Amino acid sequence: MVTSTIQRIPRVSEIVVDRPAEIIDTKSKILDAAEELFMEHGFEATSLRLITTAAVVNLAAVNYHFGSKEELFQAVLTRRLDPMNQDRMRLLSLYETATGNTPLTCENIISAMFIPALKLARDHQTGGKNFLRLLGRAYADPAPFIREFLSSQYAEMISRFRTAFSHALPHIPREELSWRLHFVMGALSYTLAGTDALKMIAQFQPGEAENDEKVLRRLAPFLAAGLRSPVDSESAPGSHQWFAEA
Amino acid sequence: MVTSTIQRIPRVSEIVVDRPAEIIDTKSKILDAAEELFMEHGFEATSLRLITTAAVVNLAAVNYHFGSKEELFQAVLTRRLDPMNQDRMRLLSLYETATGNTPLTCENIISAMFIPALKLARDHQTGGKNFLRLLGRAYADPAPFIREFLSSQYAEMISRFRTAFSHALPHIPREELSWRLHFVMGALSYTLAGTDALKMIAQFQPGEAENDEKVLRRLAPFLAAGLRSPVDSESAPGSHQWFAEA
DNA sequence: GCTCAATTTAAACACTCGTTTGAATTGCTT
DNA sequence: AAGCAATTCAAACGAGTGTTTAAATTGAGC
Repeated sequence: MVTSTIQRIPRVSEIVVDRPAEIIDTKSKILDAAEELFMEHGFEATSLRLITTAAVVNLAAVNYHFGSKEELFQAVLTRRLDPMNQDRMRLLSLYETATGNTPLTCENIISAMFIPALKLARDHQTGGKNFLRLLGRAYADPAPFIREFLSSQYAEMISRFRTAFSHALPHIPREELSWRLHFVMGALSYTLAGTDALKMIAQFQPGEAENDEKVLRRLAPFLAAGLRSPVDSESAPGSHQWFAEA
Repeated sequence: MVTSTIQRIPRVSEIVVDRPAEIIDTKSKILDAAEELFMEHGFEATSLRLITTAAVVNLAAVNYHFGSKEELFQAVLTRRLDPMNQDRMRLLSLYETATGNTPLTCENIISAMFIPALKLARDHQTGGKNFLRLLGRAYADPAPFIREFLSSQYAEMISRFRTAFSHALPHIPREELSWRLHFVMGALSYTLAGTDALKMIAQFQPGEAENDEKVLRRLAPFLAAGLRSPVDSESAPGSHQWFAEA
């Protein structure tokens, strides 16, 4: 978004000052290259030599600036994940204060979750779209240090949204709601991972050119309907209406 | 399974013959160990030495019996995935012939997808539960050979179910339905992956002892509601009711 | 211009990896 | 008992891994 105040033609000196652009410090060069390569090949299959070569940086620079490969990976994640989750909580608080005493709707809460993700999906300049795919893959990575890192990064945000959902959907038991929130996070991360293979599976026509933003606009109503669906009172094992054996 | 005809006390030579039970061929020992270790550590991080040591088998046995590590991984997947998808299609056909001309309900189709997965989740003896987790992780693996393998393995089944859903939900556009099916597959695989970290995030109480079967019983109605949700006619960019910027 | 801390560099370290090889062993057939 | 194909085995190969080290280079402050 370009603010409307910039309308006059700027002087040359201003342009030069405002456009260093070529000079990027080593740390950022490493983060950018790592973000793209981790997304493309995964954590284990991406070597530090591949990253430092792509970043045009010495091999030892990673250990000097980040300590280890694992810490580099965490730095790649936290660089965008932390601001995104902060945005989510800030947006949720904004909705809550705006509505006053009346509880938020399901749509409000989902919007608060999705809009910050959308902001990254729209971000063509930086590697925002790359990051969303990387994040989706990190969710499914078995490495313990990744799991623990994500768990700590998400703890506060999930807690806030769990409370919000429980107020918006008071008729749904707390335990059931935990699972539904789990499903929402899962579908979101899986969709953001955007694996090409599964898109092939679903036989999407070429030329449709779905972008991440359009996909999220489809996903949100889908998940909202699931969240609001009536709870299944049938809980006796073996007699469930859905899963009667054929 | 011991047949009921064996009632008399057998001679020693017969016992030796009738009770091989301990003797499992090398190929199966490798597959069993690989299934568990791939699930636990992922493909890249699991070495052949780890697998062959756990299987109490020589290191070279993997390359002798399977050709390569990648082919071993595919063998681990196809051993259970192929029968499961065959079951799914068989069950779908069974429902279709049973209902005759009347179209299937959404619940029928989802049942056909979930019951074969449930069968594996119930399977405590074999590594069925391990396999479901492994499968969920394979979905998110960036390795091209995994993506192409899964794509080919799922192509036929997805095609069948896409058609079934399009008949059950004729009012939903084909393109929208493709995405919703994508979401269903995503939520299913993500849930089956069953990452401990995200369960920690959602703050599940200890002692609830949710098993995979109970989780799938919660997931199915959630997804059915999403599938049936009315299509959002609003498609003009920037004016979406949900995502108006705050 | 010198100093000193921050950064970059090339080289090496100590492993682990998947795969291959050729000899030993096994188990069935003649 | 001999022959033979299938399988198992120990050992090694070459390549690639993350990390460390110590010297070289850079750049700002006195």
